[in-house]
Amino acid sequence: MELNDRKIKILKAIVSSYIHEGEAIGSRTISKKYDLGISSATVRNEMSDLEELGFLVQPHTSAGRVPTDKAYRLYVDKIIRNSSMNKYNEQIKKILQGEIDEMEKFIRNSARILSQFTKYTSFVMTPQLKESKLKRIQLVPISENKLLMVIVTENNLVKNVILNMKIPVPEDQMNRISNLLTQKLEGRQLKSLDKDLYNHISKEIYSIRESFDDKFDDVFMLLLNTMKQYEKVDVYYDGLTNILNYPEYSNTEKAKELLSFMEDKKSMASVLMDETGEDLAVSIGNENKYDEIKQCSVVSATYKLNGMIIGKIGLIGPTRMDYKNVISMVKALSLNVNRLIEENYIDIARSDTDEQKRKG
Amino acid sequence: MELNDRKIKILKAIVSSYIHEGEAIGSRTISKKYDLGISSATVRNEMSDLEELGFLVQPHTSAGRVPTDKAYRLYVDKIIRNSSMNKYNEQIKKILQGEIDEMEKFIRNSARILSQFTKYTSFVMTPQLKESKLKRIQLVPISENKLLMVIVTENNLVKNVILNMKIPVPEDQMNRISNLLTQKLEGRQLKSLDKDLYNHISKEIYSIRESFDDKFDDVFMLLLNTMKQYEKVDVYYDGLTNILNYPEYSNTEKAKELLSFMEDKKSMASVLMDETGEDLAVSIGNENKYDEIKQCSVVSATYKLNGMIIGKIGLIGPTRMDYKNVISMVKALSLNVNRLIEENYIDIARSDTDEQKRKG
DNA sequence: GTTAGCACTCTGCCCGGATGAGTGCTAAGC
DNA sequence: GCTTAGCACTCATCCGGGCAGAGTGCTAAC
Repeated sequence: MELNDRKIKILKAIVSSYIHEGEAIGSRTISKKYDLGISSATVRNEMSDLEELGFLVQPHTSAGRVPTDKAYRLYVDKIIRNSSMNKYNEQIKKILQGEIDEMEKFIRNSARILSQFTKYTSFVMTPQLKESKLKRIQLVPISENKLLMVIVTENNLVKNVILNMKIPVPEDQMNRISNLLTQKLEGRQLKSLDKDLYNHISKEIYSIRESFDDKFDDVFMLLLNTMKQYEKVDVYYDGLTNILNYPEYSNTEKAKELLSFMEDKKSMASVLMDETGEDLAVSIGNENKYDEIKQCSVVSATYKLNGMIIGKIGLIGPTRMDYKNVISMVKALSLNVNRLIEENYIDIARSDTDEQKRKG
Repeated sequence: MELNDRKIKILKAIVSSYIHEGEAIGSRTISKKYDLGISSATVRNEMSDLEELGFLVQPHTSAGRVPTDKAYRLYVDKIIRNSSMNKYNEQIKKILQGEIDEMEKFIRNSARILSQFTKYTSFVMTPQLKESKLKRIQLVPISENKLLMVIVTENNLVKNVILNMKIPVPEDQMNRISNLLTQKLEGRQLKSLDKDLYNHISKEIYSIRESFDDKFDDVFMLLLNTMKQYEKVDVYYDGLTNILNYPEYSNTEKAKELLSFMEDKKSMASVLMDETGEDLAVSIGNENKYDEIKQCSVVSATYKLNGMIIGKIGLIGPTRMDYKNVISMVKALSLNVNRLIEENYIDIARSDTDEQKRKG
């Protein structure tokens, strides 16, 4: 059996209707509401075929039919190609502008926009920095026994930790250590900061001068500890309660299952990490890895810094999701987010302007 | 009518039963299960009195009776006085230890413990820093046009912002500005950093030297902007889905109402800010300000730094809450949290050790 | 003051019939 | 040969009645 033009038209009508109404749809409704110029009986025959092909299922004998994940997949693939985002682009631009002071807040605001516009639950997987490179380490005195270690990456993301020192560290020694650490570690990926590297660098230093700052070792060890924290990925949601608006989750048990799953950020992170690195990914129902979200679809986009994917932002909702709307929304948002990140967090000073100066 | 001893005993039995079973309780059950040595008929008479006194209500004629908020209040007041926390103290101590690297994570972990132990939803209102005083400001170079401003408070909480400068700032000028800002602003409360102060300090500086660092103004303005962010209070939850376990919220509408309310962190913050500053606060049902949580109770404890309340941590659940358990849990946790904050975030160097040195 | 007994009330549950939406099949029409 | 009208059949949902059970309030006896 072939999936001819008419079948596709009917399928599209069914999917679209089911997305918006949430109820199984029958042949009569299709033939009446969508004027395809054929009677309900004909639609009935076609629907029977579509069921055989695996695009539709009947919840029970006398109910209408409901699209399967396979149907959604077909629908989405057709949509993605020619989805426009003009509808939202301007609005998003306006809202996002002026909220870019702090990276994390900026991204969270973006998530809020997503959930508010779409009425689904939005998520953000926050920066994953293992891959990024160190630019500078600076120790700042706080009090006699405490000092602050500020770690700046090449992407200008900053992390800081308070170090408790057993013995006070005078300010000039602090600067020496800062400079030495920066000098030795600049350009290295955060994930490469491990014991091996530590041993290597220590050896190097002690081979030059017999005795060096006695605090250096301590500070270095604390730096390694801090780096461990970078490995944790965090997930943040907005519009969690939107889920409860959909009849799919009017049953508390179902809602609980999904919400619990999402609350366990590790699982959710693993869902998002598993995806291919495409800019826009749609994962429908059974395509998802975990049972708990096999009745959901996840639409996610990447955000990048210097061309490197540092996080994801997107939406999760029932498979009966308004893909058309959602996809253009996510597309538009991620485009704007990426543009703003480029404009605000990338270090033009080094790469571009220096070049230009030389040329000019 | 008086609330005699027997009435209190019966009331306590009813409250306790209702808390654990979640179902209206009848006279027969009371007289059988809790051996008070009286028949169901007597209990019936007493219950009738208790209803008249406003401690009980009947959902409908042939149902048992259910405690009112007034009954819970009585119950809680009796409990709070002699609640012990021995049961949890040791466990909590063990878990909390070793998670204290970073203030915010530490507090969030504490919230997780709360929700996991109690099966209610826990919350944290994160540090409110308006009242705390500045200790140090340090500018750190990042790239030609960008610099990092690190702001350290007296409580060793750190905040940082990336500043985009129109014109490059050389490192020595940066240090001069850092020192000047620190010198002028040290000991001032964050909330006092406003335009007036700016004008005042500017005048002072320019009266001494005719021209000063031209970047000083820019940096100061950016500092003021940053301070605005401190005014925002954030609320964080753990165990949100626990709510769905209670029959009170088996209805999705109800659940949605509550969850939506909590998701709007502004309202939740305002609930917590409104409370008196007591170390342990219990707010039952109608005692709450907002309609959405008039069927909930909120148990919260403060956490402090240098004796100043900087946040709250606690639990929210149905008024039919296991107060006994919850109160000892929150008490035990907050005690430990406060102890660990004292040990790890307070600047002993200044206040204590200096004293001791002099004495020794 | 306490208790046993009894009539009364009200909810929740189960059951069966009615309703209606939708299907599949068949036979007639273009 | 595809399309369509007609019809029997299926199944979920809704509704009302009847029944069981829990609990009360009242009364009268102890």
